[in-house]
Amino acid sequence: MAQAAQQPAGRVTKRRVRTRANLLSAAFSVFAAKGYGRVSIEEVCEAAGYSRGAFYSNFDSLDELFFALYRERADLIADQVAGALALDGPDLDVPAAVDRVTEVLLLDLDWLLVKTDFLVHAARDPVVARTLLEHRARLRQAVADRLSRARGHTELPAVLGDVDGAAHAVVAAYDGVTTQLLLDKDVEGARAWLKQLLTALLTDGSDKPAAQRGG
Amino acid sequence: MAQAAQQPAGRVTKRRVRTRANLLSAAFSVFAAKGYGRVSIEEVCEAAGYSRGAFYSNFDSLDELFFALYRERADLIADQVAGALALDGPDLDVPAAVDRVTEVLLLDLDWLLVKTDFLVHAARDPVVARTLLEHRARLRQAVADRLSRARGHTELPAVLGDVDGAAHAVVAAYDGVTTQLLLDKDVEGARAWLKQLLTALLTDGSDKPAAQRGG
DNA sequence: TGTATCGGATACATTCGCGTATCGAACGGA
DNA sequence: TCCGTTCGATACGCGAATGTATCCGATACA
Repeated sequence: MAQAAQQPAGRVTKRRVRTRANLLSAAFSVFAAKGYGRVSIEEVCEAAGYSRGAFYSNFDSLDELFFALYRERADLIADQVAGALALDGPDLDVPAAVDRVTEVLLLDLDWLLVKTDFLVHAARDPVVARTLLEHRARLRQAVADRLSRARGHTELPAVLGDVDGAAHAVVAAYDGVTTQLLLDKDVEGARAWLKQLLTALLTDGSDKPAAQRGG
Repeated sequence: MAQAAQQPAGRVTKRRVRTRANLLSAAFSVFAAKGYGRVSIEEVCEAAGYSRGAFYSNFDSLDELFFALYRERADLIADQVAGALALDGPDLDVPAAVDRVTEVLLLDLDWLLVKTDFLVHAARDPVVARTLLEHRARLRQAVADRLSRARGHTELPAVLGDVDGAAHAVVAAYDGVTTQLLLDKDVEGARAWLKQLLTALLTDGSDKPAAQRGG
């Protein structure tokens, strides 16, 4: 049992990695469609075109698969965000950066669904929660770094406290908009609204574009 | 079947309402502890001290119970928020109101857990989603009303657009802080942080108290 | 190409939770 | 207090999902 967790240093067959990837990919679709809590191992296997034997050969439990899936995709997103933040030169163009990050963060509704499932999961498992918190902290840190590197160029409103406070606020805004988006499924509206929120949070009230909001 | 949905106008036994209430109460605990997706009808009955017969006599499905449970508690919270908003006189003391509302909204971690489960549920069922959206709209409207009644006394930052925009922002901030709270379980920290966020959103940057944040 | 190993399919036993049908007891009105 | 109604407990059959054990075809390496 548990060939999944650590490879026993044996051969790493090509077939195996392919199968594993297929299972993960199929699981993503199934999770997004039905929700983690309502998915059986059999459903994942069926969607991927394998039998349950393949599953148990690659994972110990559905939880383990879910965890691996989240890790994979979350790292991917984190990279994209980092990329979007790095695009500026030494000077930070806040509105432009906000635009780019917003595009990345609110790209895929399915991912938001799965991510929220994972949140619910983590909220009841301290070990998982710690992982998610570290992930979030890393993202937040990237934002904070970017903001602090640009201090002096653009003035931050002091109401939030330091740069770290501003980063916290950015994440909170993202989470808040996500919640609404999960309900109304209006991706474009959510993007516009997130941009507006982030702008409101990150700039003092000097420039104020009026914008519309989905209801 | 389906005695649950509409009472056939027959007698409304005292025993029945008691049983129903007990089932709902027990379900709340069980849902909070294990998550909606991982709870069986039997578990709820066992926790309430009834057999499955009692359940099926009162509800058609676990979904129906969950829906009723959410409705009950959400209405309760909504009333409390409305009360907290109404406490001021005609003039609105923003910081005081923020304090009161924050206390109410971040009172019970279990409720936040169940609420998030419900969100996940609603995200995949348009009918449920509509209900949740209406609920949120009602809350938001209450905030907007309160804000608009106080316009002129306290100046809102224009970055968010109109009063309605500000109300949207308040809800988003609440949702965002909730997400973090579900992971770190730091209720006091979340309250402080939410107060700070709301203050930052609802006042122009005239007064700026520095505050700490849990990490 | 031969061969030892690996990966996935199949078959099986088992457990768990569901929904229904039936029955006795509690209830409420007269 | 009596009686019809309602409520909830018990018993039953069923289907679904699980985890394991075993087997055969695929794969990598010499």
